Amino acid sequence: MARQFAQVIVNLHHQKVDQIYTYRVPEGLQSTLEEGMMAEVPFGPRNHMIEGFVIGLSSDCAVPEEKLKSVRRILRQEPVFTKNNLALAQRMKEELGAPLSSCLELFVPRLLMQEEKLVDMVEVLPGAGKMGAAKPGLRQQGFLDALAALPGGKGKLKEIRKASPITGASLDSLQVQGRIRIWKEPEGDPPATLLYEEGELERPRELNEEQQKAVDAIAASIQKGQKETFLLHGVTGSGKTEVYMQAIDHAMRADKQAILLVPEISLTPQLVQVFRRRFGRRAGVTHSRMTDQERAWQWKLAKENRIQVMIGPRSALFTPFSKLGLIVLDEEHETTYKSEQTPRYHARDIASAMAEQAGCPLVLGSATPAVETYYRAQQGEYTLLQLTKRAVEKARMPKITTVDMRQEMAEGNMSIFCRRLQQGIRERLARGEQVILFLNRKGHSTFVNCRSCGFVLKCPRCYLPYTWHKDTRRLICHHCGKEAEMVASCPQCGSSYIKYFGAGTQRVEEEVQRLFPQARILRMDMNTTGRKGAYEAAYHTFQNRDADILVGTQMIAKGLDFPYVTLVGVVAADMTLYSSDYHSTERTFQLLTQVAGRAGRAGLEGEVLLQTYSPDHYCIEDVVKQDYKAFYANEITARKLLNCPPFTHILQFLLTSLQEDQLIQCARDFYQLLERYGKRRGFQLLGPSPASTARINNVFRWKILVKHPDAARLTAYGHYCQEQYQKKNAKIGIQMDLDPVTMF
DNA sequence: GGTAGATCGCTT
DNA sequence: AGCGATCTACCC
Repeated sequence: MARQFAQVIVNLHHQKVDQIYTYRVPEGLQSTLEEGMMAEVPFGPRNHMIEGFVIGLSSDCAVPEEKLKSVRRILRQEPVFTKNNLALAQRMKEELGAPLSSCLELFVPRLLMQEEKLVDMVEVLPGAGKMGAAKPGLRQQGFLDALAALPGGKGKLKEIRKASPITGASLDSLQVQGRIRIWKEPEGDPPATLLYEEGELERPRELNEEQQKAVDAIAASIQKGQKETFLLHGVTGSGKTEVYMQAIDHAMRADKQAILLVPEISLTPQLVQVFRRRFGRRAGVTHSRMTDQERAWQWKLAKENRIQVMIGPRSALFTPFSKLGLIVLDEEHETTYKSEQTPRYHARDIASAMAEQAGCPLVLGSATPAVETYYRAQQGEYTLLQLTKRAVEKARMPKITTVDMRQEMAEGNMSIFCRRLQQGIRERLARGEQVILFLNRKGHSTFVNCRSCGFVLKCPRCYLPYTWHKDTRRLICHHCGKEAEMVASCPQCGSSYIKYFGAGTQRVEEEVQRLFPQARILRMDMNTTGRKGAYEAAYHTFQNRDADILVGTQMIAKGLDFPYVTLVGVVAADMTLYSSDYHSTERTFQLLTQVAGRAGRAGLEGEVLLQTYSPDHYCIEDVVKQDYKAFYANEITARKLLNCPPFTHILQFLLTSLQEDQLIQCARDFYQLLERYGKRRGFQLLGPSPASTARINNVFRWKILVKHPDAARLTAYGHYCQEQYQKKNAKIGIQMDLDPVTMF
C-alpha cells in the first residue's frame, strides 16, 4: 500500500508550531522516505522551506486534502532517529513541557543540523535508466548517464553539475520521478584526531572482593537483558573506574555497547587515556572542545558499530547505539547532569528510560550520592553496591577538624582566619608543603547570622534562611517570598554582632598576603581564570610548586590532584549551608567531602580545617565523621519535614521582564491564575519572590514554585497555566523548570 | 518564528 | 476616508 502521507514535526523551536503537520509524499519519494528521516517541507503562507522530522508515514490523512502541501526532498541519506528515540522524545515533551522538535534534535549531531557545513550528494536510483530517454530531456539524460558512470552511481552534486549542467527545476523533476536521490552529508573523511595509534591494550586489573561482587552483579544483569538500576556507593579512591571498565568489558563480550557518562568537569585527559589503553579504538569520546565535525564522525562510527563504548558528558547519552548493554553515570550527584537549556532534562532520567527500552542495567556511581538516589536504593528500587575500602594502599583519609568561629571571636580574634589555621599555614610554609584555602561562595545570596552565637535568621514559614537585600535593606525569603525587617540585635543572644555573610576570594587573598608576606599566593576563581588557558596555567604553576598557597572557589574542589598539599582550610564552611535552596545542605556535604579529599593525596598526611559558626549542624558533623549514611539519615528527615524531593516534585517558573513594576504585577497575576486552576487539586504554591539574582543584564527576574508529588501532572498543569496566561499577556517571559538543580 | 488579515487610532 | 501601528490567528 502506498504511504502517500507524511506526519512531520517542523524544526522551529516554538510551542506555537509544536504539532504534527501532514504532507503529501511525491510518488518518486514514496519508496525512499522513511520514518526518522529529515525532510524539507514548505511552511507558512510564503512557503518557506524548512526542516522537518518525519515521525510517521500513512496511507490515509486526517486533514482536508486541499490544505496539503508536498514534501520537497529528503535531507539526509539515512534516518536520524529510531522509533525508540521518538517514544523517548515524546515522553520528554510531556514531562518537561518542551517542544517535540527540540527533544528530537538531541538525537542529531549539531553538524547534521547545519546546512552550510554539509555538502549535497546525489545518487542514481535503481530502475532509473530503464525508463528510456524519450520522456526526459537531453540534459537530464546526460546528467543521469554521468551519474551512472560514477562508482556506486553517486557523487557530489556540485561536481557532477559542473561536468553535466542541469537546471534546478530539472533536478527537482528527476527527484520527484524517483530517478535520483539528493541528500546532504558532512564533507571529507574522519578527522585524524579520531584515528589515533592503537598500541598494546592493557589487561584488566585485579579486583578486591567488593569490586568483584559489584562487577558480578552488573554482569549478571547484562546477561539477563533486563533493566536494573545499581547504585555503586564507593568512597573516593575505592576503584569505581575499574568496576566500570570491567562491567563495560562484559557488555562488549556479549556483543553489546555501553555509554559512560561523566560530569564535564572531571572529563580529564587521564580518564580518556585509561579507557583508550584498555579498549583501544572501540572507545569513543565526546567533550566540549571537540569540533562539530569530529562529533558527527563519532556519531557515524557509533551507528556503524565501529565504536562500542562512548564516554562523555550528558550529550553522550544520545549516541546512536543499536545494541545498548550498559549505561554508567559516574558522579551521579553532579548538577551538570541537568541541562540548563530546553529541554531541561536530567541525564539520570533519560538514562533510566533508555535502559528500560534497551533492557539493560544502569549503574549510578558516587561517593556522595544524591539524596533522591540513595532514597530509591533504600526503598529497594535500586540495588545498592558498596565499596568501603580504598583500592590504593598508601593513600589515607585526611584528618578533618572543625574550628568554632564564635569562640575565636569571643577570644578576641577578629581575623577571617582562626589561629589554628594561621599556625597550620606557617608550619606548611616552613616545611615547603602546600596549602589550599577554599571559599565556597556560590551565587550571591547572603544570609544573616550572629557572630556571637551563630544564630541564623530564618523564614518562620519555610524554615529556610532569609536573604539579605542590600538595596532595600530588607530580608526576603526566596522560597515563599515573605519579607521582614532587618534586626538590630540577635533574637537569641542579644548580641549586636549580627550581620550578613560575605567575604570574597580577593579579600581572603589580601588577608593571607598581609599575614604571610613571604608566601607565594595564587588565586583561582571565575575572575582570574576567565581567559582561555588561564586555568591550565594556574594549575601548572601550583603543580610545579611555584606557589605555596592556592586560594579558590568551587572550581578547585573537583578532581585536582596535588601531592604536596597537606593542609586544606575551608574559610567559611557555612557559606553554602544557609541559602534558601533546599539542596544547600546536600551540596555543602558533597562539596566539603570533595574538598577534604584534596589533602594528603600521596603518602603525606593530610589535614582539613573547617571554619564554621555551626559546628553542631549535622552536615558539618557528618563531614567530619566522613559518614555519608549518617548524613543521609539526617537529611531525609529534613526533606520529609519540608515536603521536598524525593517526597514531592518542584516546578519552578522563572519570570523575566525589562520593567520591574510590570514584572511584579504580572507575577502576582500569574500566581492568581495558578491558584485558580490548582489550589484545590493539591498543587502547593510558593511565591512569587525575587530570584536570587534578581537582575541580570537589566532583565528583572522573579520566580514562583509549585509542589506536587506527580511529576507528569505537575508539568501538564504548569504548561496549561502558562499557555492560558500567555494567551492574554505576552509581556513577560516565562520559563518552566521541573526539579531545578539550582533554585534561582 | 513569520505572515496576513483584522482592528485600532490618529490624520486630513 | 486614508494609512501606519498593533493585535490575533494560523501555519499541514
